Amino acid sequence: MASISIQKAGPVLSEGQDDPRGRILSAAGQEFAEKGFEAATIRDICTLATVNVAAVNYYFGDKHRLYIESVRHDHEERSQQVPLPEWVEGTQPVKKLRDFVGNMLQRMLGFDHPPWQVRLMLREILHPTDACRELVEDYIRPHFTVLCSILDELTDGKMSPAELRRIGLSVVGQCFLYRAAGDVVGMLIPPDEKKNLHNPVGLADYITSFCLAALGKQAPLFVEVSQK
Amino acid sequence: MASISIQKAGPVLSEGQDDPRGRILSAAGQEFAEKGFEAATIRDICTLATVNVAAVNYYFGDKHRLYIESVRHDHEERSQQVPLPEWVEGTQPVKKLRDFVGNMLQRMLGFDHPPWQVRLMLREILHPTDACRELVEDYIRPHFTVLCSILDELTDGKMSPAELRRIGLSVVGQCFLYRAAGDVVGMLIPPDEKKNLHNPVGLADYITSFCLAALGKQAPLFVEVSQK
DNA sequence: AATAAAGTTAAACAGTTGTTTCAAACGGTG
DNA sequence: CACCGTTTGAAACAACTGTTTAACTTTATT
Repeated sequence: MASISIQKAGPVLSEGQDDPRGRILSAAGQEFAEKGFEAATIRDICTLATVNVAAVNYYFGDKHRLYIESVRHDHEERSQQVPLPEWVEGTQPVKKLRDFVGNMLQRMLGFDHPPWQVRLMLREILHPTDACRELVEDYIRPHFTVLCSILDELTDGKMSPAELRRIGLSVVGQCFLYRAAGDVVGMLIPPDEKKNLHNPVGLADYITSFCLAALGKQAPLFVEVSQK
Repeated sequence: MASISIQKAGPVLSEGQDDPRGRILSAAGQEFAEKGFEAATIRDICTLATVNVAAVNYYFGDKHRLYIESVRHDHEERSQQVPLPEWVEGTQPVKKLRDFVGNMLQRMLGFDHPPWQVRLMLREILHPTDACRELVEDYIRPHFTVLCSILDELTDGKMSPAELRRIGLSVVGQCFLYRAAGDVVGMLIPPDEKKNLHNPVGLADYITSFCLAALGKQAPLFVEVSQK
């Protein structure tokens, strides 16, 4: 990525170090995620982005539209950071479910990526604003639909869509708790236990097993998990 | 200066129309729950409580201590609004679990009145502050311990505490999703389905069944719920 | 090179925030 | 009644908020 002499004339999509708009978007994502919409200040965002205070109003109009675009920008970026797994035809639905849960946990707990994108989405989920509907339609619903279709395969098409959705929510809920209430969960269990059991891979295995057992596709838990 | 923690004569615990401190506490709970700590203003709180702006600083010192006391006040109030069920000796653990889940859902979703107390707690769970540790120790941990002991009974003491906690978190997670992400859940499922399936009683039955099936204490779901 | 547009800057704006001040009102006790 | 600490009231405080202005520099076009 050598320095390119071509200068932009219109809106640019890249957010290199030389693109003020991109820097603002990134800084705003961090600040909004950490402090929320009201508590985050334009001045802090601009300081973090090393631009002038007026830049926000110049590029985005006002604070609210900057927020909307921040959410959109972050969840688009996140979408292509952790894409849905693709399975070859004939893949066992059991494996699909396990992959899906692992993928969702990686996206939620994302141990390697900067986690502020997820925090920002979390705020929208908890207390929806204008940006939420778009987030649901573009990001959450497609994922949820995939999950339901996996569950449909798993139960040989014998369950109604409503029941499938309910089971899907059970799966999501178990993952969601660790993401949203992770700090409290950490207070409820011993520290070493958290490391041993509550890591992304271990969790994915457990949650999948829990669900499979409930659906009768696997032996019940308290017979199976008797070992240490 | 004068100590702020003075107990005044007259009705102390009640927050009737004549107790300014109680009115502030109640108004603050609502405002903090709805808008968060930073966005809620002392002026709005005092207007809602029909007291002067200076009253907050007079009774509580500053905004932050008002917040702390609001969280404490609200979760104490909520605790005695919906107390844990008590079972006579010999009650079947299956019934205990069903009762517990129903109780938790009622506490979280509170079907009859807007539970702003819960919203305030939710904020603390999502983004813990100083008030969180007390909330966990006084409110959340006791409930979670009861749940784990029920699960222990249910599995004949054959599971390790760590495994019990993990299963407990699965139960809590399924309830928590509807509380924390209720708006998004409402966007993911048809409106009529929400009324039919996702009400407190129906949910309690379903989540309990899901858990019992996973533990092998009940027939798997997709045989049982073959429906009409 | 001249001119216009785009981008950037520091300073100021009007409004709101949490907090404080100080005087007036209250409610008992001699 | 006068005296007392406690409670309330309206106004003011300094600090900070989002936003705008107007001067300035850079880039692009003619």
